[in-house]
Amino acid sequence: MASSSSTASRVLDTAERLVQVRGYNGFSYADIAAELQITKASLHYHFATKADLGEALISRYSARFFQALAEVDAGGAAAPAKLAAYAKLYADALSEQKMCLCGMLAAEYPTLPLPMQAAVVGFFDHNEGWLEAVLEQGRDEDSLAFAGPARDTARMIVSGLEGAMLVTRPYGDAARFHAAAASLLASLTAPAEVGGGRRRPG
Amino acid sequence: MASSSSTASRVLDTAERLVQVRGYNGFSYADIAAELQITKASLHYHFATKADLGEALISRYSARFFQALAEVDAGGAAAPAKLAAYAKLYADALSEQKMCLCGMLAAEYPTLPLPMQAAVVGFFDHNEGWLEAVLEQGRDEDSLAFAGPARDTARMIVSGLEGAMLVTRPYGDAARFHAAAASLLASLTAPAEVGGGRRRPG
DNA sequence: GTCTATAACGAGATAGAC
DNA sequence: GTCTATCTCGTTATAGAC
Repeated sequence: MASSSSTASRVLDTAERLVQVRGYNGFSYADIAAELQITKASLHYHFATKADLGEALISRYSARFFQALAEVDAGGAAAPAKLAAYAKLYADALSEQKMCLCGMLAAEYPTLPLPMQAAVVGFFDHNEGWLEAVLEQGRDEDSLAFAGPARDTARMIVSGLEGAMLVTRPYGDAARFHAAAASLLASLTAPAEVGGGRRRPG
Repeated sequence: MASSSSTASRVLDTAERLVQVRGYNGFSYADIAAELQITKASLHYHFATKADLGEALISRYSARFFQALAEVDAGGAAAPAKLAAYAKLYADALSEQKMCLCGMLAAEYPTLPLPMQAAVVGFFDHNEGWLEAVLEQGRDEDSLAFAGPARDTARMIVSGLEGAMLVTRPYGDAARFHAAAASLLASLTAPAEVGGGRRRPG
């Protein structure tokens, strides 16, 4: 209780950043040990295998991400504002030169242990479900316009944002991400009549 | 001259697929040697270092990809058809469970040798330039509608397609990619008036 | 151009003392 | 809970014979 955070959580902090920057196949226990100034053997006490560590990473990351989505819902904002908040979650990671954890793991997917693969898919499923609900809200309140099933558009949003992170990072230019994200979300905004009026009076 | 393709090109074929499926940090010379039934030492004769092999991979892949784009241009199609042909280049890779080579390398970007990093950026620059020209053609011929600089929309297209590949692959479901790609390109198609008429008469 | 053999290093992981 | 020491294996790469 003395230290502000347990060793296990500091290990997760470091490993999470390493995966988001370099990928699961791009870091080693030695990297974590060096940064935290403990030995590799100590790491194995907390996470017996690298696969265990990987599972714990996705679990904690997903819980935090889903919590953030729940807080966006609790704000009671209109759908476009919720989408903007969603995009900002991605932008925040990118500002530290990091990919979305699960976006990175999606690239390495065929090389991952099976439990990690399942957890990655679960992350995307939950994201799509949340976006689907937001899109339906937007269609109901007439603040968003899109054709076809909301789920399809939800998938386009996830794809677009993950891809924007992926392609932006080599350029180290956040403006690139923001332009792509803005362009994406703008295509969903209902074409409001000039003057700020609602499209459908009744 | 006896064999239909040199050892070097067969090495490139195998390595290219391995990178597209598993990533640059996810394969080894041993993997290539096993598949081609030659020794690792022989591989080093053709590509002294893994970094050399990586550079050759991007170079050959880019040349082939750019050639495909030039052939799309030579067809003289309208802009929407060109965009559809562009999306199909991505879909073809995905049908073999492969990422775009440079999309994969973008994920691993911080871990790559500097010459590979530069080549990856060059690939995306060229893609954006080609798309920018197609978008301007579409705006001129009134077949596409989008706001802002064509370059920004070009970046959104690259992002959207790379991201769709990234997220689709864990699901092993091509329909997912096609839905995202269609949704993306549909948002750029000029809203034609019912009846097939052109929007601007003069 | 391909081979055998090996070097040199880093990886994930374990045993057992403290 | 952390350490030292070690193991085993895989990795990139080289030397030198054929």
